[in-house]
Amino acid sequence: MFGSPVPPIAGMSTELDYDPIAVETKWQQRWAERGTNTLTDGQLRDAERPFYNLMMFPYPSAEGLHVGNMYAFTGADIYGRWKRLQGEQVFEPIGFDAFGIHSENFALRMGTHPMQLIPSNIRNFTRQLKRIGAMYDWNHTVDTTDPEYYRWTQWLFLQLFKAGLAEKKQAPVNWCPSCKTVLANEQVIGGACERCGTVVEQRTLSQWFFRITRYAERLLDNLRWIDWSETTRKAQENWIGRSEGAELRFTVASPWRASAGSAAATAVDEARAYHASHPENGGYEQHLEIPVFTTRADTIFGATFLVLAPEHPVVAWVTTPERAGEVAAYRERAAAMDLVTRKKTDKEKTGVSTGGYATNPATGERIPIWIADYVLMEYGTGAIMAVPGHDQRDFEFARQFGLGIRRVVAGPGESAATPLDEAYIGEGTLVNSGDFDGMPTEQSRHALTMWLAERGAGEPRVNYRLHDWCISRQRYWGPPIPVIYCDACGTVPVPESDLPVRLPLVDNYKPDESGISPLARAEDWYRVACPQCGGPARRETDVSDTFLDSAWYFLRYPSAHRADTPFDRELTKKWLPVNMYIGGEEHAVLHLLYARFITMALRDLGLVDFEEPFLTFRKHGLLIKEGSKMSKSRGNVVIPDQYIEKWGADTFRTYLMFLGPYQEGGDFRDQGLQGPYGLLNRLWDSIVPLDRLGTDPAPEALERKLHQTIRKVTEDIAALRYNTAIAALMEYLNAVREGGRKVNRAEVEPMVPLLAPFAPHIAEELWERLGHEGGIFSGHNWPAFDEDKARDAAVEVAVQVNGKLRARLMLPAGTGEDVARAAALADENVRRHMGNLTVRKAIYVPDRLLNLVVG
RNA sequence: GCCCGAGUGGCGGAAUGGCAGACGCGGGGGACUUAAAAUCCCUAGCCGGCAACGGCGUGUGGGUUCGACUCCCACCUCGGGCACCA
Repeated sequence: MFGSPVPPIAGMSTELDYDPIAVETKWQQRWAERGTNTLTDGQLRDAERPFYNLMMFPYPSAEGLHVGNMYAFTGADIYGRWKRLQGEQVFEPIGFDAFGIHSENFALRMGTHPMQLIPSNIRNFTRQLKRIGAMYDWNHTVDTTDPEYYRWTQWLFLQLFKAGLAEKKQAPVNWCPSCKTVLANEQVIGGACERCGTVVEQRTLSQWFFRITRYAERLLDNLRWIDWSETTRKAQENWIGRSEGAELRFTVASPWRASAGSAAATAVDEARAYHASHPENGGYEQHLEIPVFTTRADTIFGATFLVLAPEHPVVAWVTTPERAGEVAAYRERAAAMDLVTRKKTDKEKTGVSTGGYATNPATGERIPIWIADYVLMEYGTGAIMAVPGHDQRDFEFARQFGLGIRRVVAGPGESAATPLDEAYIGEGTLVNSGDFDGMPTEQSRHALTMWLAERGAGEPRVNYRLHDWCISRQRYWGPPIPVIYCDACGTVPVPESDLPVRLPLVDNYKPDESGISPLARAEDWYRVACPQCGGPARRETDVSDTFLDSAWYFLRYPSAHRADTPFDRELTKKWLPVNMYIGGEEHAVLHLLYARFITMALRDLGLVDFEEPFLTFRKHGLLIKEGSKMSKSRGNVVIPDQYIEKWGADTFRTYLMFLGPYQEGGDFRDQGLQGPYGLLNRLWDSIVPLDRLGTDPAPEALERKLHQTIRKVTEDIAALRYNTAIAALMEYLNAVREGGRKVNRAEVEPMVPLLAPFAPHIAEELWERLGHEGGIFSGHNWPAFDEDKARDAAVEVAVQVNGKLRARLMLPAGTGEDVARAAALADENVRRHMGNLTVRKAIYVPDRLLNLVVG
């Protein structure tokens, strides 16, 4: 029956049982030997169908590869393998984002120096990554802690510096008292440190910033055309936070002048500084204008007071001597408050009057100036015009302190005299607004702005929530910011020829409370000669944010070997922008925003030819375990190794993709692995031993199902619907093996490439056993489907009577309504439900459904 | 409070406005086996019925439609993001 055993061919496997570990070990070795997954620099240069398939590179933690990493990587790898089976030349690199607070904190906890710990983590991570069966190009990896990498990170800083996009400025910044460093706005989640969860303090420090705000408009506009997951786009849109309104200026009616030598000398200094940065206001001591940002210029007639943020530089200037004590006390209290408490919205409004007055440019009235912590220095101008009638916060404040409330908008059914129990936020028509009475609010916003503009009291303005990117970190484990401070020459960039500025080996790298970087302890490192004048100078001792390392790594991969340039012009042109980028949603406003900004800046500097780095981005979902979030404290974190040992990487990969829609995540259950294992095992069993395979052509019904399956798997993978693609393969194999029938080669052979993206090792093995040479991924081996062959000859048509299912009829595909109707009316059950009623109307969806409406 | 998602069998999850529950796990029964694994067959939303079949059923309430898991309105619950943003 089985024929005579085939004599073993040299190098061919003859094992009859599916042994995942043996198969996987064998193929991983072969891939490495053959260089299956690596591109030579020549291939990179000459590729005709380049496809850059990118996944967010990992931070190599000491805990090792987490199943979350593997989930992300596998989903991305499947896409890359699929593209490759379609004949594209796929570049799929991997690297390590190994600088940063997270690594450093871990090293501190372990008591091991990061310069020792990180390389060992990377080795361990690499070992794990090699087992998951991804087609990484191990010839083109990056490690952000390698001086040959970070020299270019520093180079990047210098390019931005030269372009005026990097500036050092004194600014209120987020300080994490636990990590003992400043954080970018994007790294503060709900007022707490993204890394450690500690409530963040506010400090005023001099820090390096990248002027990402200059790109706010373009970062926002491009979101309209880049092909990104909708949720990610939305997150960026919200983060950038564009709002259209006006800047309006209120003249201080009674500027109080500090007498020389008084305690208010600082106040005068602050006011001078304020004027220096607002030359448009005219000179100091001429008059003083306080600009406010508002989206509701239509309510200007209702602005009955001004509120400044406690930190606002003109506070001391407008405060009268009688109020100075209370104002100072309030400012101190506000400064001492942590951000979470300060930004709580449910607490009672607090504030104090400065005693100063300003003039409402619309009404000419004198209105009091207050300070309150509900006004934030970091948004808008740090000052607001308070319109208690039409802003709930201002309303509460006015109630609290007995300030005037005036209605200037009448909603539907309201008049100028309708009392206000709470702020009326909605639209309506203007009242109590002079000549503008009766004008609809939407229209009056512009009209009033223009009216005020004519009188020099304001102009239209767009405001963004986005802040400049603070990149200074008072930590050790990062690339030193390549700047030297010289008493004579000031801030001097390190000459490019002196890069990299190596991170020195410092034994005591622990951060401290002072806000001064650990590198400041390495005196023989930071004392240098000024590159300009040769005089004594000192290096910047802060390092840069990890997110700078990862903001350009995708540019480095193709040029990973190049010592002369960060990214080769021609290679970059060929391979970028990235064709497909897959990663986690948690980086929507961090990495993804920064990478876009850096790319735009490089484009403006003429260094790359595109301004969006990732044409297509897809976020993957999150895995949970047995219904609850995976976390170390719950002890339910899945470590891939043990599963790979038990089931093999192919089963594990396939299961991860099967357990739910990739872009939404899913629930990991140990029991679930059995299903995908069964698929692989049954496919193996259907093909091995080869001489048991039939050589007949597939019966028509199976051939049809095969073509339907090819179509479905192709479409589903393209849309990252991996779970349903796998389900289709299972369904097809069930049909092939139904009733234990003898399987023909023509029925199962095409399944091998269809399964290959998910389970590449077993696919290679079966492909080889089927007699193919050179490996399944060596060329265009993805099967094509034939629409004609995929078409069903007979279809089941549902018959409804008044919308309820009463029969199912097998009819030839393409049956016309008349024939279908006749068949339906011949059905006994249909007739029974119709009784003696007549058909009033029939809805016929060919090949699907016939609904008879009777009455 | 605002902005996104999502609520479907015992469970994970499928369904261009057209047969709800594909596929898988788990369960029950059976075949093969000394036995187990693997494999195969049958069964399986809930209620009633021996069955044919009927009724009910996609978080809740309404609406649009011949027909709604799918579209619209209101609400509830869960997850995520933002949050005194002027």
